[in-house]
Amino acid sequence: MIISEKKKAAQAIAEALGPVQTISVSKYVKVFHVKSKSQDIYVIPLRGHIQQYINSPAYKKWNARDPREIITNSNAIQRIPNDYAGPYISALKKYAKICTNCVIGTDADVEGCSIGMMDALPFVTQVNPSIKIMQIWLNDLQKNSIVQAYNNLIPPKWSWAYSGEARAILDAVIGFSATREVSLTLKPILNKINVRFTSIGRVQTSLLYLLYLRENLIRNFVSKPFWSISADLAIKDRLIVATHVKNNFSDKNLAESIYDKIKDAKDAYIMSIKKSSKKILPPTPLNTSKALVLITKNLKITAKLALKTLEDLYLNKIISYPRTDSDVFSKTYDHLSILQKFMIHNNYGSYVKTRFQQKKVIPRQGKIDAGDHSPITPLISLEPSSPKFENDLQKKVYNLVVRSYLALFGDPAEESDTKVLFSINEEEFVSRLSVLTDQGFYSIAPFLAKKYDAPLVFFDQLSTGKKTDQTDSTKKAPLGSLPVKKINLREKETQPPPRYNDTSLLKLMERKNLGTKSTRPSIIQILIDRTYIERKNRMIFVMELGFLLIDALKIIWLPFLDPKFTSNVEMQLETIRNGKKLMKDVVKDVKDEFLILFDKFRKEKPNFLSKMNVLEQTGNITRGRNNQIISNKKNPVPNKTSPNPSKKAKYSTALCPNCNKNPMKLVISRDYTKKFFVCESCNTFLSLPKKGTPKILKSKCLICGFDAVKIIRKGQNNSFEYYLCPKCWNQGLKDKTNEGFCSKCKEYSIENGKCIERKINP
DNA sequence: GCAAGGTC
Repeated sequence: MIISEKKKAAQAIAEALGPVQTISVSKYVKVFHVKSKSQDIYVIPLRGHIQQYINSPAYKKWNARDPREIITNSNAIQRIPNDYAGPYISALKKYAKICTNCVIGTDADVEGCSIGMMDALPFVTQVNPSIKIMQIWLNDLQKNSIVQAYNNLIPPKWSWAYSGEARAILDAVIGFSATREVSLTLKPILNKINVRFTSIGRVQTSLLYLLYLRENLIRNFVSKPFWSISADLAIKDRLIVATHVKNNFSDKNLAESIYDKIKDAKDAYIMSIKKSSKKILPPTPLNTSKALVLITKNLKITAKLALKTLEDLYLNKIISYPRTDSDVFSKTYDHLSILQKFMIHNNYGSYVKTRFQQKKVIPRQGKIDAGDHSPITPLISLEPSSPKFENDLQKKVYNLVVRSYLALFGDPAEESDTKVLFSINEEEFVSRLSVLTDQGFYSIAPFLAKKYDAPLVFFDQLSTGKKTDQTDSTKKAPLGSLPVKKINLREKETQPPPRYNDTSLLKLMERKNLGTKSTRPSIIQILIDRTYIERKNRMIFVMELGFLLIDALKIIWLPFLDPKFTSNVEMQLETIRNGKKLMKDVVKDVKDEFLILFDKFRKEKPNFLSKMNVLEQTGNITRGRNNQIISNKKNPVPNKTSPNPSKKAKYSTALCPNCNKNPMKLVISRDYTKKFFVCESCNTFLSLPKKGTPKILKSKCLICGFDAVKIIRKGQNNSFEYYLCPKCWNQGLKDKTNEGFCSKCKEYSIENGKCIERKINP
């Protein structure tokens, strides 16, 4: 028997080893049977980890035992099968009974070894203690690689498996103990703001700390004025901008004196022209991180949706396996057959044909060979109209993947940079032009290019016409001149560092080695779900709960918050993998290290609590999902905790129909059971339907002028949405007329989210 | 009720 990490790998292994028959062992699990001359091989797929750590029964209730014991008592956690593991375990046991050899064929990485040897193998040896155990080390799933690896089986890499096991234990121990301790400490405060717990984890809390640091910089940023001087110069009907070489000026007087000196100048004398050009190599192959960055950046979607879309394309056999760290293809990778599929593609075909004509069919390679999976490539050629795409987003993601892949075979691009020095009334100005002179691979992947200036021959002619030595431009006669259209003196302000978005956050996590290719998008989502952070206009804001939590924790737990904690843990795990240390010693060391921090937290609890009490004092309110106010049920109060008051929503809700003073606020309780509009000055309420999630539309009801609202009802099988006007609806409740539903409105209807006059059917 | 890591 061969144990594989997933269905796709199981199938690939089986098909490489001989003719395959599939056996359904349950509704969802198929085993691949290879009948060769000498032996029967059964390849059993898993679904990633099939076991996980949870607290043992005695520790299940949060108040039953001291959270500290989760660190000190190794029996506080236990490994149990995941809820979906049943059929996989049955299959493992069934074939373990009839097999003489068990080959671990999970992914060739630490988690793969852990899945094979720690999650799956115990069920095998349980029913067949004498089974012989080996491992197949697969660097890719190409047929010849599999056959070669199968003929060269290795002894199981136990040290790799133990490294993964230690990771799982430490994450559970640290996460469970700290989450409980901090949550229980904050319980009175959390109750008041309708938050159930505050999660703490090796990765998420480090990430939150980094976001906190940026948030702090932004909140405390004091902008300073500075002045910049520029000149608009005319070349026929085109304008170019030259900036003063001493920009920017912090001294207003100096800037003004220079401006006064040149403001009426008529000519800018060209003193020197320097040209250079450089080649830009095609991109390197896509691994998961690069793909997520590419997709979130170009399609402006979240990391989570980007990964989900890649997974969907993979499951529909449109692209290759999307979870890989490698950006290097194996030498034998069959690029020709992929390229050939695109020869007749409407959009990519002509580019691909040119590649074949010029015999340029070798891709640019990257540097990381993680030994897991090949970089991400398309598997088939699809026109945008193909019914294989389930939605528009899949088309767009596919387009980016295909073009990025085809770009690997492209020619280098070339850009030319021109630096021109001007003299305007003896003040030096500079202008830089960057022009793309050879498109190269940008023709297939234009989204990879930076912004270039439009070509301009003017300076080329000038510099070729008068060849001069450029060593000292100030004393030379000018090469020519350009009319000055305008001299600008602009007062500007220094800007705070930018907020993170999903793209820059993924890059940050990669740089700091936080999370893995597969977990990064979900870690971001966890911080959002915990109402530690929120996403608005694709930017990340740290909310009050997250901000204060880190603000209070940083005094006590800096060693844990710093990403160095994770890197240190990973270094220790590495010593297990390379056999320098035993798992039990590393687990003990890290537990001891964390126990010191845990006890420090206990000692400093009063300080921590008093810092967190601010949360209550600044308003017993926190900002929740969709930027709605999550409030204390009894007493909704205005939101005083907006992280950036200057960033007010452009759209405001209708004024209170009772007092006409304030816009109404939509309030949704944390558990989504209470939803209503409230006026914060006169306490007027407008109720909303009990079921479904309300969303304010950017359109007013044409009958009463109140905001139209969409109600989204999500069910297991049938999701639907409908529209209503809260004011009309409440009136309808009062009068028992059942009015207020937009679908029943005779005069108007909602089209594309807007209340418009109803179209009359002829 | 909790983590992070796999995978459908």
